[in-house]
Amino acid sequence: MVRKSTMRDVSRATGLSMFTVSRALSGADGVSEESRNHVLKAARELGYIPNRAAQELRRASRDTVAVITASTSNSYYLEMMAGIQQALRPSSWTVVVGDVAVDGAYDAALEDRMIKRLIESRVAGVISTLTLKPENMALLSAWDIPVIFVDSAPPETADDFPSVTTDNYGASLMVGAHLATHRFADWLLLIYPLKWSTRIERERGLRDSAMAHGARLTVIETENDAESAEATLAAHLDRTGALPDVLIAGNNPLVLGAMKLARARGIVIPDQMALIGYDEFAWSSLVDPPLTLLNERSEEIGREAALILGEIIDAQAEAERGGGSKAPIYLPRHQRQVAADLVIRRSCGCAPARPEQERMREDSMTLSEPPS
Amino acid sequence: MVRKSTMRDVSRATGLSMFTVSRALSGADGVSEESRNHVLKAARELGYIPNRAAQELRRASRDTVAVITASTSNSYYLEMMAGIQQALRPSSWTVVVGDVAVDGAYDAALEDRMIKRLIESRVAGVISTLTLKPENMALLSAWDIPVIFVDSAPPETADDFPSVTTDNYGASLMVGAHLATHRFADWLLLIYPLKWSTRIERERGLRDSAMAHGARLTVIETENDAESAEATLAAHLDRTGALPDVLIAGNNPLVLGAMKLARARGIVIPDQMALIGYDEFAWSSLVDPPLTLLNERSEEIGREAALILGEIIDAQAEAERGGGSKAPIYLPRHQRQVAADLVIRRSCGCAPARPEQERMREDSMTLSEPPS
DNA sequence: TACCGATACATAATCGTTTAGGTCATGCTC
DNA sequence: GAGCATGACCTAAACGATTATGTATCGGTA
Repeated sequence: MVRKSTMRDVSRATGLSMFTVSRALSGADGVSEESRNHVLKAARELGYIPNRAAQELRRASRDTVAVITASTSNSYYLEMMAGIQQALRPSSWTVVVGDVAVDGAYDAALEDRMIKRLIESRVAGVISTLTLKPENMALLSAWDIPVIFVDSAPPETADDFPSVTTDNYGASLMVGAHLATHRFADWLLLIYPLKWSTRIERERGLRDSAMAHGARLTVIETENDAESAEATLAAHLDRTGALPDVLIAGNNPLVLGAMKLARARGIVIPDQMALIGYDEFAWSSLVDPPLTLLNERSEEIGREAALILGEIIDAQAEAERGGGSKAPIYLPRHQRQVAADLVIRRSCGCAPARPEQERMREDSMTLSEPPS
Repeated sequence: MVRKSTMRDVSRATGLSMFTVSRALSGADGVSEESRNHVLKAARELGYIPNRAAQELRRASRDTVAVITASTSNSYYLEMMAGIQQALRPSSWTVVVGDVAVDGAYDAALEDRMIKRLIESRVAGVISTLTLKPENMALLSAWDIPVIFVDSAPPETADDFPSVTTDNYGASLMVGAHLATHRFADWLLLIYPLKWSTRIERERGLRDSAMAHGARLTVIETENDAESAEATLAAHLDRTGALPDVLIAGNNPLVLGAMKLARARGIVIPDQMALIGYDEFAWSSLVDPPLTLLNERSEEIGREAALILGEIIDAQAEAERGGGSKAPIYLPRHQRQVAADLVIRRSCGCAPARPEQERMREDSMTLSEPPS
């Protein structure tokens, strides 16, 4: 029969003090082997499970890190989480995920609530997939909670904050260079709002690239989900009455929206309009046509970010023990960029590169970024 | 300048007692309007944010529910989470997600750790997407934590526990009936391990259906991820040396594995082998060929489960206030089944049902389940 | 013998809230 | 003008762990 009990119950059952029970259970020394075994046995029999609230209250211990995101439907999110978990699992951190989107759309009020919520829990650190509002950054700083941005920029008011991002500018240059080989002259970029700050570099790279190759770039903005993307694109095409040579979709949900519209209107890709996207995902080689995409290495980004955050937290704890300031210390090496690959398939207009049978076995070739 | 402070700071700043501050902040009565405003103002200025650990310790308040899952890469998971969030958001619950898989594979030791972890946090309730081990069920019961299963069966030792599942048996009958219209004689079911208990009903329905329609059903088991599925299927095909008339893939990752293998081997779907899967997902109509799938209504399942759990927790709190037992009470109406739809596209061998242009606009037809 | 250090344990303060059980005016009733 | 309810507030005891500080015992040493 399993029961529930507190530490006091264990103390009473063994006739030992709370002090001894606590030390025995935590594995600290100052307890004889005999007492320890006695305590462990009693704890097991009584079904003792510590009360986390009490532990957290007493030690100022913070062993939870939070991930803030606004687009769980974007497939890169799952990979990134896998990377984070991987990096954090060995050191027994707990990871909580805070979604600041309502029905897929970012919600500012929800961001405020989430930040308060995380401070209430006194989390040890925050990994954010989007640029946070300055007032929320101020709050986190006031409570000495370190923050790292993944695939998003720190707000301008805090540009020394750590971050791990894809080299989005370089990635866009790669895209542009590839488009140039196809001699496309009319490029259309379908992109999400500035709230997701990767947009800036992605757009800039494409702009510079278009300029360099003498192409014309048009940019249209849409909300960050497939339905909006489809509608926005439809409206744009209706307005202009003509198809661009190539459509560049800013991320995974936007590619989905674009493909759906193409289907609905019978637009043949790549013959009538080429398509190229950001964010590799599981089904990308199986859709019709197979998609040419940038591969973002989300897992690596997540892992890197988690490791850096861990380092910052450790240094912070160290400094605090030494009686120093509690504020986290951010160093230049805490800002990293990860290169992306271009995975070339069919949607950009490239023909199968090899005989059918072989292409099928390994149907993507990667073009790694030139050293910068 | 934002600062941090405790309730005691607010108390001192206002000259009011902790009692009054607490009541003022929580909105309870027994505080004059004047004092309340005074407190609120001071709290804002001082940057007061409550300490959750202290709150949770003091009130035995439990306002967190946990979702246990082992396959976040399965797309139905995201939809289900959306449903859960939707149902829980209005009542300000906090949702935490516990993943008991390591690199995609279920891990029993991780389940044990996760349950302990949840009890440590004294969560108010658990929503589990997989059948839990009997000893963990016993633990949760000992601590009076209600559990509801979504798209998975309660363990046999606790078959009165609440659950919301797809009517998997009925769904499989629908699949079987459709296969019969194609006059397929040789069916191959590729399915995940029994740990995910939906397998039982899915397999049983298909077996009964094959029997009824005079078809031959072969079942092969694989680990629950795309890579394993591809390898297992490859090995099976090598062994038998022949293709079945139709391959039924037990869920989303398994369909992915099957599609990849077909591509690699140049197997043309549906001409050489038809394919049918469970779990609708965003890209299903855009892959080549568009996939015939069961649509599970994951969001509805998630929402239902969250609502039922909320009801059980409320009743529990009510009973406790009345001085009654703390054990949650499970009623027959807490067990529900949700019907699934069959979405017919091309992979089963069905031809486009309408002229090309129109098919594109709405390229799926649904076949709703017959009343049972 | 007197003293010391180590070991094993206990006592009690502490973390930051909530809340049961008071006190003390104030105003109303008869 | 005594009795009493009411509102606004306070004091202090929880909640369940961790840990600084204290104490008893014992073997060894000078």
